[in-house]
Amino acid sequence: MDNQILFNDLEKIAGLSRNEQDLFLTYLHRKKLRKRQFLMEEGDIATGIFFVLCGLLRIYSIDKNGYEHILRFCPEGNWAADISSLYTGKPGSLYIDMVDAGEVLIFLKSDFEEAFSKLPLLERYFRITGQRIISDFQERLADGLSLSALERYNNFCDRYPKLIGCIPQKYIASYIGVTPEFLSKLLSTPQRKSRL
Amino acid sequence: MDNQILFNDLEKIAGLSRNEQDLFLTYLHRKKLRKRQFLMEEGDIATGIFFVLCGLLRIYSIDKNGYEHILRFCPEGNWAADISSLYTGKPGSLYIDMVDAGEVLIFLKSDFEEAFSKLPLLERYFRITGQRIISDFQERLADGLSLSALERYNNFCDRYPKLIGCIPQKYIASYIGVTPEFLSKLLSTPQRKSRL
DNA sequence: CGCGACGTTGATTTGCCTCAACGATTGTGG
DNA sequence: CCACAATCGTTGAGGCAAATCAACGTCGCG
Repeated sequence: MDNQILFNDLEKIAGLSRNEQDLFLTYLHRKKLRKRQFLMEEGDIATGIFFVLCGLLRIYSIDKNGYEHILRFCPEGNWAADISSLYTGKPGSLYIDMVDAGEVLIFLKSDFEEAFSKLPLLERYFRITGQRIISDFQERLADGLSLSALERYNNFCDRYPKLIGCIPQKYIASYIGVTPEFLSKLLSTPQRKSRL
Repeated sequence: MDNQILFNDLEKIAGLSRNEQDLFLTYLHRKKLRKRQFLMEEGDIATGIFFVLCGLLRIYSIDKNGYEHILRFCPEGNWAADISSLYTGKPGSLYIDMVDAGEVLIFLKSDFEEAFSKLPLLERYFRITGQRIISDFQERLADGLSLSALERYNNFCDRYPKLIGCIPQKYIASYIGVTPEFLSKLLSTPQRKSRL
């Protein structure tokens, strides 16, 4: 059972017992996804949050000129959501989809109250999971404000070494905030990793 | 007592009773701060988190060229921390200081365990507070990737109208990710608010 | 008063974007 | 099995947003 990824996390972060893990599982819905299948699109109201069992999830927005901007990659073992829509109950502005085929667990908002009350440790689990995400965003934001495109690219490679070969280069460009054309030019001139 | 700001938040978000609020208060330390006084500097290990009672807090990093990049403004009623250092226990890379004189409550990491176990609702309170921060960061990140400097400035004005007159303009420049010189030029040409 | 912080303005440079064209690859339907 | 379209990366010419560097005026403050 590949729920083990989640179980380990629940145990390690918040100390949920085996029984509690199983109980939590009863609130989750498993869903297989094809390549490029959406979990959410702009205008949708978030109904839950997603745990990636396998595959790679992508959270992004589309600007007024039609360009995609990837806010976060969520490889297996991560939670993903349009938190702002979830929190406000209003239509969101984000897209969430699978890069390649994969599988997620869905934790529906409508089950939150009951699950949290029966499993108080979940509060802690998601508090700490949220902290991790904040600290990621914080670092990403700082990088965006202070580093050049090439440095951001190198950072990306350091942080997500597994993704390098297996996602389209334009996704990386979108993530680090440059056009695909420009990233291509960056990589063709062999000044990489020469910095400091 | 201006702890009321915190009490209201605790009550509204997680439903803490009056007694619980008072108990939580016993874990907090009040501290007055002068203008530009630091709560944390790069290299420090985070020992706790800060609730702003009055004044304005600033979380920022300094890049290798010595330029400041403001990641977050925390007006009164907000929590601030170098979460990454707090989480890992390692030296952080951020600075946190007061823009003008103010006052904070400090919740020490060493008190976390006891406070959370005596006040389980705190888990929920901080889970939800964290979600808010994530959703702010998410929006900020999306703005940074897709908007022009002028649009980001206008966004800033919309989101923090109270700050406009009373903080140095260069802080705003740092927050939206441009040089002070360039922001000055933006504002001198009267194309503001003309878009959409 | 004179110093330092801040905002402004101008000249110049540059990092990155835009647009357009092209080859390589993949997938798809006939 | 082969045309065809679609997607992706690449390359080049040109343009623009924003940075850099420097000088200057203003203000608050020791």
